[in-house]
Amino acid sequence: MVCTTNDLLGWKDFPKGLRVLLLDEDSNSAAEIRSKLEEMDYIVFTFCNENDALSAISSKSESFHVAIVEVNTSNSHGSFKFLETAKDLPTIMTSNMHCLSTMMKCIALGAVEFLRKPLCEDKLRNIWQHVVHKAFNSEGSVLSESLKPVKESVVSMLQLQLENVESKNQILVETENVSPVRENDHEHSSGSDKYPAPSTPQLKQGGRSLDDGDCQDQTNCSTEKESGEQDGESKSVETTCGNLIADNNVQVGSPQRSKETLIKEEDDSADGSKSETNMSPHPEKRNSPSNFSSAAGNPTRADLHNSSGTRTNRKKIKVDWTADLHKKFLQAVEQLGVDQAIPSRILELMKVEGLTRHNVASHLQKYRMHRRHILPKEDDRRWPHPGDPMQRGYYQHKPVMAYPPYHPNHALPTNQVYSMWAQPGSHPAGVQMWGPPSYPAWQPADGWLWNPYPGMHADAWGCPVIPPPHGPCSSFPQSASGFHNANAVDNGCGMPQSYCDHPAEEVIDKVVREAISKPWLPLPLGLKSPSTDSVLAELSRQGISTVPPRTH
DNA sequence: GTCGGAATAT
DNA sequence: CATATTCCGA
Repeated sequence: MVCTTNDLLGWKDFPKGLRVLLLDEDSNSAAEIRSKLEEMDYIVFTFCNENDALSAISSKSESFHVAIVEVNTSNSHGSFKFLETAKDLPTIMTSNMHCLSTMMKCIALGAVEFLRKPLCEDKLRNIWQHVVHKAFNSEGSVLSESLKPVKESVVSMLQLQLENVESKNQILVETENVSPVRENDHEHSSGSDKYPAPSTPQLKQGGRSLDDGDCQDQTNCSTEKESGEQDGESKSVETTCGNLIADNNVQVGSPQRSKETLIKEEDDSADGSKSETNMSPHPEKRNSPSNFSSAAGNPTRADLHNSSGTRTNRKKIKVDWTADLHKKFLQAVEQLGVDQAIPSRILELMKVEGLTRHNVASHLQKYRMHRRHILPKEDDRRWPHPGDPMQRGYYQHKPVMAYPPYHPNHALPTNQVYSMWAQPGSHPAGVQMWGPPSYPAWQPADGWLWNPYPGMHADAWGCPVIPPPHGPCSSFPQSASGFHNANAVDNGCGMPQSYCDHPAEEVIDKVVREAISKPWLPLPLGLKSPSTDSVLAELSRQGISTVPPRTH
């Protein structure tokens, strides 16, 4: 209703189309601001008095995402009134005045930001951040209808893990210094440009404000990479973050969180507390702050002057290839195509902070070993040719940014994979996630469910998603069908109906085994061989869901 | 010097 | 075992 998948997809250029309520008595000023906002494809509704604006809000007919309200000496009352009344709406105050007390009052009344005029484009461009922030923080309480899509959109994006690694060191908010800061700002009357746009309510860990609370402990301590060689070392692989966020949103299947991406730091000094075992029997509790604080946690100042610690502190940290990490790895590999899956690129695609090329190389080595094991000999045929210049790569060099463009191809898989690692309790600490607890017969024997087909989503082969009876993924409407689709992907109509509707295990087993063990053969599903994976790539790029409905 | 990849070490 | 480190050829 409020926000379907299509809606989300439709809002892929997210900030655009943001509905901005502009309240400014000065028509010239209003026009100016308006035009700037419109240049960035925001939709602006201008009002010159608070009553009109408020009634527009209450009339439901229009929903706004954010408000920009001008305050001046003569009408400050009206501005405040608006501010107090429209609490649901993230409201940015703006003024020519430099009055600290006014600014303070605005903030106190709930303004999300105070911007001094003139409002340059830089300042206006990022106002959407307030919208997102609000959408997240409103959690249980008031989340106005207009913000829901925003939130879901963001959640969705975060689930894609397109950038979860992005947010690092928590901004040091020094809240208590607010006033001094403002005051200073006060001084540089013209230099205001130095601060870039809105002071951005850092989406930071995204979930932070919710219940995970101590997510920040994952933030790495890259700030102190004293001994040069460290750089790779001070790792905190925080793939968890994205998921935490996901978890936080009740929407998302709560049950699952099988990732414990921890980098266990093996402190030579052996602080005893073998963090490695920290997993405890309750995986879902695993993210307890204590773990992180001891392991990947940021040493902060405390550790800096820790005299005793010999600072060997973070030395050899072992990368724990959790389901999450592994999933990223797989995605990267599949995206690159087997031929091009080399450590550096994989690393790049995984975008996991702290992970080194060596780590990846090592894992890749294992990957290949297992894979080779599956395909005893033949894989030489379709493998390597080292110099192969042929790139079908739609290797997207995706810049890391706070809100990257939507990539549909990541959407479904992510969700699916996500749902599949469910069963938090079922694999305690050491159990390999790819040796899933309860897979039916069609799983390759050795448990390494690597995806032999570059163009194909590993989720189909590599990560069987068995929709639990009522399971964790139930909240994703498409996940169930997605599962089938994933298997039947691209085949158009190759599969017997029974496959989808009543999966006969023998059939599945046979098909899968054959496909896996003989990749050089035409796929039984009617798939083209990997040589046409550009096609597959395209399909997958569009999301598995585009596959024909399971009945045909 | 880089890198990827295999061998070897932990 | 899984991962890290080392070694070696390109």
